This record gives sequence, structure tokens and C-alpha cells, in this order.
Amino acid sequence: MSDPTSGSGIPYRFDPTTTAAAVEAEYGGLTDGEETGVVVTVAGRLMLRRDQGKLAFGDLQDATGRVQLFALQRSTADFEGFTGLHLGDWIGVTGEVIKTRRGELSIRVDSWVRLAEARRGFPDKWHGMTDVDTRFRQRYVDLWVTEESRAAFVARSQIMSATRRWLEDRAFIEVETPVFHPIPGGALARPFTTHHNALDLDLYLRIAPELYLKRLTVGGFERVFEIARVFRNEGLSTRHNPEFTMLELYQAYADYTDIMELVEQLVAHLATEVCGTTKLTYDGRELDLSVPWRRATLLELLAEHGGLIVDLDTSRDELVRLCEEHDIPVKDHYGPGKLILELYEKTTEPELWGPVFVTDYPKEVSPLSRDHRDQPGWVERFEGIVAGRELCNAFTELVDVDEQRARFEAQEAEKVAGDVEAMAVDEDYLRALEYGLPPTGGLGIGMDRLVMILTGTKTIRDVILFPTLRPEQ
RNA sequence: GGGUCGCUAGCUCAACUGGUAGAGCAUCGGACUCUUAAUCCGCAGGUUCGGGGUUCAAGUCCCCGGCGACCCA
Repeated sequence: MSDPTSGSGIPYRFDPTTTAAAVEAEYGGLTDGEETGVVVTVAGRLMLRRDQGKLAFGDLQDATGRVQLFALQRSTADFEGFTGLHLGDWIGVTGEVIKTRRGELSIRVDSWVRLAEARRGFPDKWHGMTDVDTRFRQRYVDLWVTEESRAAFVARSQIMSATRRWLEDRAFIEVETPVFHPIPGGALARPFTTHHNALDLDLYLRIAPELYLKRLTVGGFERVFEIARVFRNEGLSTRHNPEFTMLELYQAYADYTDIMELVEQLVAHLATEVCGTTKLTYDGRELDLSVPWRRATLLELLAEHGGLIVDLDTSRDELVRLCEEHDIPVKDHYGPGKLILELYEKTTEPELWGPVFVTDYPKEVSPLSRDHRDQPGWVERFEGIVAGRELCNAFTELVDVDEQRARFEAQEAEKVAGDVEAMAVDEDYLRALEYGLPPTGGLGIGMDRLVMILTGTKTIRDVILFPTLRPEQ
């Protein structure tokens, strides 16, 4: 044990006494040339080095920021070794906090140790890493050299943490439900399939945790939430990754108007926590998340933006004609509700910036929502549109078991007719409903999109550490 | 799925109408006692994404394939 580094020169542990940010916070006010007599130890990655003969300067970056290192041949141990370090090497440094004559807060290096060697050259120290594909494939490099990238993931962590606290403060409990589902359900999407060998059972990766969370409400958990990774077998785009994160929550005794208030308050709270304000700019446009958000029915917005005055009693011929006018492919089994939704998605949704709650959807396209209390053929459901993106989907939950069975069977018929996104009948879920689901409001929020909005990033890959990519070879 | 653009040294990028593939940074060697993307001198670094074709000659033109970006459906 005479050599504590055991030959490699790399120690097994290291004890920094402070961080770059803490040094700056405590000693940033020193006058030029001032010395503190305070010796600190920091650790991080060497990002820049400026050799100056018998002097050398370096920039050390740790998780909190950067601080300059100041080494002298006269007083720094193994000065030649220090000037031989590679950019990107991890080092630990001990020395006195000073401000140089030229006014740069620095640590004057007494001793140092290499904590890791960067065998591969770091990206251009000025331009960094610009190829987005390489940034995603080599996130371990991107995080060091791209400040905005690091900041987005720190913000993501804060958003997740603040969301949990906010919900727990309101008596919600966090649960974990299965990722493997024998019957995919809770959303209209294609699932991934897998197989359990011991049970010789085909299973599906969940497309939503909804039906399990409502089983828990039946079980007496009156307020539950899950931050769930979900999986949808769809294409990739700036807004879609095959695996993404949904916050789902269920609140007994609430309806969709209660959920609207919950969403706008939660999002405004998160904006304040992370951005310090509810008045943001996204993609060059103003976005005011201040409470309350506008509420408008899907039909009202369809009239306002699409100029289409229609309803469920509009003749099918007329709805089909309007769809054809807007280049929307129509299938024979589409009813008026589906046709109206298609018209809305084509003519109106792209025009919405928000925040706005689009309320009241056709029953035909909402198999898990409760019938509207006043409007036959419609359900109590809303989507929140924020920064032109569909941020959330929520409804007054369907609690009537007979009605739920009928909706499932209608979905099953569509699946048989070839709709790969349609739902199947889930008998166990129906059995749960037979034990009684109280009036309940439910919500799903796309957390990746929320993080995008609050960090000002433009693609979902900027907020997912390791997005799904084609293999390199 | 369709269209457009891109892929050149470890990184960031050049190379006019086809004519010996270059620079900056990083790396390596050297100089330099207050730098801030330090500066200066020097060495080295390439299957130009892959395959085929046209041509005396292809990074460049044509075809097929791979990967990506943007736009559209």
C-alpha cells in the first residue's frame, strides 16, 4: 500500500472542498492581485490551457461552472506535468484562492492530480460540437461542451422534482404501475411487443398507465400520480420519441373543470420555479402562462380558426365534402365525430398558440371519457395547447361500466376493421369498474414537451438525454 | 412515404467552370513570468460516408446504398 494510486497514477477517491461556483460566490469581489491565504481543493475537467513559459493558466470546469487555475514553475508541484495535461483531462487541484494582477479570480496551484485521462481529443474549444446527430450520439461530450444542453437537463430535473413536491403538497401519492401490459390500453397508439419466456406470454410495453391508475382509484387511492415512461411504436420527429415521459394523475370527486385549474396552476408554478416568471418567449413568440388560461370548445375554435360551422347533426355528406376540400382522407367507418376531429386537427389545431384549453370532444373518438352532462354525443374532455403543442389530454373519467364496455366494443370493432391504434376490451378493467369508480378527473401531461417549453428548446431530443437513433452502422 | 440540402484530418470548416485535398483549433516538438479562443516557430495527421459508372483525370459529374438536417404528407 505504499502507492495509494496503485500504479495507474489515478487515485481511487478524491475530496474536493469546494466548487467553481462557490469560489466565485465567495471570492469574486477580490481586488486585482489580492491573495486570500485560503487554500481550497477543487476537481473537474481541464477545458482550456494557456502556457506562458514559467507560468500556465487553465480553465477548470466542474458541475457548477468554471474557475481559472494559475500554475507557476516556481511553486507548482510537477509544473511540467501540469503543462503536459490534455484538454479534457479530469484533475483535482489544491491551492490558494487569489485574484491575478489582471483581475481573474484563480486558484494558484500548489499540487494537482490527474483523475482521468481524455484519450480522445475534445471538440473545437471555440465552436464546440455543432453536428446535432453527434451531440445526441455522444451526449457525454455534448454535456461538457454545450452549456445550453447541460442547462436543459438541469432544468428538467428541477421540473420533475418541483412537480412531485407540488402534487405531494396536495395529497397526491406517487405510484408505480406495470410497464408490461397483457392488453395495451389507455391511449390510441401502436404498442411495442415483447415476450415473456417463462410464462410463454406476449406482452406489450405500456402506451399509457391510465387504466392501472384508475384501478388504484377504485382501490381507494383518491389522489394518485405516476411519472411514467411510455412507449409508442411510431415515427421520430422533433416532437416524438418512441419512449417519452407522461405525468398522469387521477383525482377522485373531481371533474374536468377541476383538472383545468390544476393544470394551469401547476404549469404556472413550474414556470415561476424554473424561469422565474410566467411570461415566457418561445421560438420568438410571446407565451403568457399566467392563470387563468383561455377555455373554448372545439366547435367554437373550429368556427373561429377554420371558419367551419358544423356540429354532430351536420349531414355526413357535408362533413365528407369539407374533409375532401381540405385534402383529408376519409374512411368509410368514420362517423361525424371523427370527421369533425379530423377537420379540427387539419384547420384549427396548427393555428392555436395558447395557452388554451380546447374542451368537449366527440364521444366517438374518446373511449375513456364520460358523456358530457349537457351535450349529447360529446364528452367532457379537454386538451391543453401551449406554444402550439398539444401539452395535455384530460377528462372527466367514464365511470359507468356498461357504457365503458360499449365503448371498448366499438373500439374492438375498429381494430378488427384494421385500425392498428384502436383499443381492445380489457375485462379486468371492466371488473374493477364493477366495484365502483367514484366521480374522477384524470390528466396526462407530456413532460418532455413541458420541459421543451420551459427551457426554450425546439426538439424533443434536446430534453431526452439519449434519444432513440438509428444505429451508426 | 415524397422533396431539398448535407456528409472532407480528432473538432470547426475551405477547395471557382472536373486538373497534385488545405486552414484554424486539438495532438506532438520547441520559445515565452499575468494569460482569457493567449501568442510565436516547427512536425505529423486523409479509404473526401460506402459501392459502381463516365473521363486522360472525380471531393467535384451520373447511378445505387448508408446516415443526418429541414420542409411536406
